Amino acid sequence: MSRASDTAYAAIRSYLLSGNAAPGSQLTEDQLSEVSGVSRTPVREAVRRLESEMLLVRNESKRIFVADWSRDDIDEMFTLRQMLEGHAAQRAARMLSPADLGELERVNGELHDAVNQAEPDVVRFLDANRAFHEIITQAARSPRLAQVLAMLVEQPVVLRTARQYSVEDLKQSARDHDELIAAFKAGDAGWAKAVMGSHLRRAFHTFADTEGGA
Amino acid sequence: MSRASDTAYAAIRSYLLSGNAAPGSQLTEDQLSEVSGVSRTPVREAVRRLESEMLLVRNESKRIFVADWSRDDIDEMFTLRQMLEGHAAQRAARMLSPADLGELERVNGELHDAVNQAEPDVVRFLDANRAFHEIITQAARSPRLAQVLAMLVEQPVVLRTARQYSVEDLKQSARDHDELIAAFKAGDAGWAKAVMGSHLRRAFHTFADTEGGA
DNA sequence: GCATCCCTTATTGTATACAATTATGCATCG
DNA sequence: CGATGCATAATTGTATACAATAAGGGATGC
Repeated sequence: MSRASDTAYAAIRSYLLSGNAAPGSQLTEDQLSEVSGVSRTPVREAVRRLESEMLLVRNESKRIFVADWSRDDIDEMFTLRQMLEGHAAQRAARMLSPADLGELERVNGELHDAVNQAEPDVVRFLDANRAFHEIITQAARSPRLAQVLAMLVEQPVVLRTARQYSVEDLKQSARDHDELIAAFKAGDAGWAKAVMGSHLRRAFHTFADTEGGA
Repeated sequence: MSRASDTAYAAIRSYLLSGNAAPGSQLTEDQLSEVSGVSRTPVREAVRRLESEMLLVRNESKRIFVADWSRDDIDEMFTLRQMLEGHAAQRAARMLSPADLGELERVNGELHDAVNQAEPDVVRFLDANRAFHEIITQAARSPRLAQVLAMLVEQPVVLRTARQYSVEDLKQSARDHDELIAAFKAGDAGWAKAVMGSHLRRAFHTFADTEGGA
């Protein structure tokens, strides 16, 4: 993270995720250069990355704006994730190493701990959740799949989603992870894929239902 | 295409596709700057794009190399395309406008013309083929899906694949397109998805079988 | 002869100045 | 009063010089 373009990426990203950046509002390279403390050259690289992750968008004349995710956009994103992570889970079920499985169980322990508290620790839950999904993606040994998923699994939405979770939602999510591990242990690719599918689809509905009613 | 970074992208890309660039060989930003006739700044942007399309790769110390696609890489690519374009075809079957359908038939006419000649015109076939798939991708109205597919549908592989095609393979490909149009006219999403799936999977095997035996 | 260290060279990364493009506000004309 | 064109400002795009980092090669010691 020492390179300036990485610094810029991290700074801009966390600025976007902080919620202080109004969706649809314009940003300039100069502003972002100020915010991140590096010159425009690395900022431009960072912006390109964030564009490909769809946290930033450009208008017809190349000006930069904070992306505004509609409900349909989020639906679309979860649909693609369901398809691709379902595939990843399927492959992982066949290729998972014992070490991966151990790591998966460790991370899932973290996740359970975060949930089973008087006041659930959402940040810790999210960290463990991301790590869990990442292990599976990596275990699928498909570099292109991993790259594509990295683009889709962008956190502003995941974050918005998780904030809507009730304690019961969080617990159900943890149970899904338990079941995924069971499917992996059984080496049952179809099972793993199905669980991953319903896991992600439910996540979308949890979000959509709460968001709609709020 | 007037912007320098687009010029650089096109120039480098066509250089990579020309076959003069040995897979695994190193390239420097300076060289690419010479080749494309613009300064390193836009070249760097172009390189980033080509990296994300996996036509270029970097080693651990950020040096740039021509990507070397293994058989497994190509298998993986076609598998992902099958999944994603199958999904696109499914959606397109429900959302395709009459204008889209007309365009699809026009392009498919081109494709048939290219194939039904004494000596099939592979370049024209490829152009029509790309246009055909692109119409379907666009018709699915899923910007993220389109973006992801744009990354995967990279031509060096498609090119290598198409060169292996026998006349009969080309004709079968054209027949697949006919059947896709039929599925669209029937508004049958499942049919469209299935045809797209076998279409792409066969493309892989045509490639794999010939390549392996050559 | 071979390994190791250092100096040199090659290559990528960053900052900055300037060029090109696009937006904005104002004046003028109908 | 509204539209149109023009001058100006704001913003992105490009080139270039310099900085940082990594590779290569040769001398030196063993």
